[in-house]
Amino acid sequence: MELRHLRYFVAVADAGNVSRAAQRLHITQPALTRQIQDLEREFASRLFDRIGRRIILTRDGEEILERTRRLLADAEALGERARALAGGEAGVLRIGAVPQFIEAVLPEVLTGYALTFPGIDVELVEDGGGLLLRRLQQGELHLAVG
Amino acid sequence: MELRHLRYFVAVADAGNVSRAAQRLHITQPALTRQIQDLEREFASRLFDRIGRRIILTRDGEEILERTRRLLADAEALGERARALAGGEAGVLRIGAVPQFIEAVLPEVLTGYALTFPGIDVELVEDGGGLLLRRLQQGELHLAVG
DNA sequence: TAATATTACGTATTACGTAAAGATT
DNA sequence: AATCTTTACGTAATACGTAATATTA
Repeated sequence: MELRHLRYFVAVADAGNVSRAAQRLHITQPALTRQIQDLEREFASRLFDRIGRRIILTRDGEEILERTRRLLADAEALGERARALAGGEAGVLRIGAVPQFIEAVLPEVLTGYALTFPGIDVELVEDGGGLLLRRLQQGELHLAVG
Repeated sequence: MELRHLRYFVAVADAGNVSRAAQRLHITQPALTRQIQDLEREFASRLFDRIGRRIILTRDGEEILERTRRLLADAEALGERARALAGGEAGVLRIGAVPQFIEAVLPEVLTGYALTFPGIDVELVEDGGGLLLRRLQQGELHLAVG
């Protein structure tokens, strides 16, 4: 089973017949018929009843269709999420700082930051042992905001 | 994006390197590398950091991985559900009957039925107008239980 | 007869395998 | 040197298109 099979299944169900679905998918009827058959073989289930030249969802097909819609929506969301993370539209900004800095400076900065980039989650890491401070002083680390 | 890409992605993440993942998938390393690259192109995102001959999940990759696991589990569940419906291991048994029959006979029958077939949901339809009864008497309908 | 679905079969896309190169421990 | 990843390229699997058949309104 691949997402293609599921996309085709939904297209046929939405179109009500194979021909129109094939047009929308920009493939031919036989190709689409074959993919639907493959899916039915894998599911060991008739998703559609063939009555004459009509093709109607079976009761099982109706349930599978709803679940399939949800899965495809989730798959779409997964891709969107990945692209958002990559594009910097979403993600986590991790900031390590000494407590004084966290209390004195970060609040106002992050307030504006959060307003500007609503998709970004901010995570603060307190620098209890002073390790970060030391490395900052030694130039091993740099703190950039914005 | 196809499920294959996602399955391969999880396999590489689980194995920790491409070679072992390829062995488990029964394909070769180059083929697997290519599919991972394709997925990264589609996501416009580096899922793994290549450090020398090492391949480690990026922070984005970790998040995508978890979402991908869930999606694949859902996809698996979809297939299982479809096969269960087809095999009669799950589904809905719709019974239409006159009120007297529902009250007098069905309770005990369905109690045993539900115990025997836990995956089946039972739905009762009352026969208010007596239409079902008439059609049963005329032999147009048959009621089978079990 | 017009419209739709299926079957049969050839073609084209693409996933895969093999060979070679690059990179790191 | 050994191990792993990547690139290049030929092969094989398969999704797709074309042609023909079947069925029905």
